[in-house]
Amino acid sequence: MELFVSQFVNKIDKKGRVSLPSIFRNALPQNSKNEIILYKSLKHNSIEGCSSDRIKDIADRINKLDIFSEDQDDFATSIFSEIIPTNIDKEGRFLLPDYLKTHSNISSEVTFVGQGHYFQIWEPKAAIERQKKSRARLIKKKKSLSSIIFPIHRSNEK
Amino acid sequence: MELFVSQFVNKIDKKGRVSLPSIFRNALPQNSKNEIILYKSLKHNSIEGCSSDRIKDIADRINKLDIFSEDQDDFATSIFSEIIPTNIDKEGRFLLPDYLKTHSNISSEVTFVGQGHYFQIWEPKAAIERQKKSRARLIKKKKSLSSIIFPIHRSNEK
DNA sequence: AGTATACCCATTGACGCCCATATAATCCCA
DNA sequence: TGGGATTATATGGGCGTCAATGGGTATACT
Repeated sequence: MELFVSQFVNKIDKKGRVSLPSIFRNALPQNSKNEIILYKSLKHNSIEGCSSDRIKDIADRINKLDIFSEDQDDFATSIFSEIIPTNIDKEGRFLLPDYLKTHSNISSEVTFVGQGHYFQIWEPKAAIERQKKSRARLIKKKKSLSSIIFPIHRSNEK
Repeated sequence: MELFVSQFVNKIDKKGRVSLPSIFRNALPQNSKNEIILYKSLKHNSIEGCSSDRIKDIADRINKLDIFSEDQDDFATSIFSEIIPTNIDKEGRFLLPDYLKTHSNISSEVTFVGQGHYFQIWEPKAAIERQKKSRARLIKKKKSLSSIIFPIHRSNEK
């Protein structure tokens, strides 16, 4: 499966449309190339987006939680009640709902941020801020990072 | 797998293109000879690059982390958003994005430095500086390093 | 009707693809 | 083994295609 990677700044036009970056469109699964799911980030003042396939994945994981647990309830509420399925037009654009723009202080431009299986949509300045912090954190965590990037056994590579 | 070794200075043309050294191209895996991944070095004002296969390995490990964990989020942000997949044209050239050039003070020329499984791209003067310092440090640490780099039996090497 | 959304067409600039050339490396044969 | 011939590599530049963007109009929904 393709991943959402890299970063792009795109403009919002008068009608509220914005282009999903080309390589993000290509990262969508074949069967749903003209639909994305949007929702408020649980952690930041930003929007998150993904394919509908991924939502199904997450649904499966939530179902595996104890049905009477608070977590199950919280996830179900905060995720499923607030997701917005959104169509992509033939030019690769979609409508950014006003209340999501408000939530993330977006006005005329947005930064798309690849996150692997999903992506984020930020107000550009906020995106830069966030990136700085995240990079600093990453450098601090270098130790744990290296176990991800340089796993123990590379010798069996061809 | 082939390794990225040795060092080369190449020019950046008016369009921002630069040739990936021939032996680096040959070091790329067969299935992805026309794509490399670029990202800012975490340690230096330089760029690093590798094959997309290598990134896929790393991505797999990140995606195995718990989807709701802090680490997953940090890694996803710091890595997926900061890598730049880049195509190599038929002449073996690729585009060096402006913001990477700025990050590493690159203007008209770059030095490619082989680092084994990945390579670095430096502003040529900075590359020389770096090499001097690195060499000096190495000589200081020689004793402890030599046991790692030169284990007891070397006789069976070609 | 009035608002919102989808579809269609147009424009611009960036990028990929192609062809060309010079220099360097390699080959090959006398 | 030397030196011309051939190939590969780095570099330059033209041009078509595609992505991002803008805007007009039809259609739908209330």
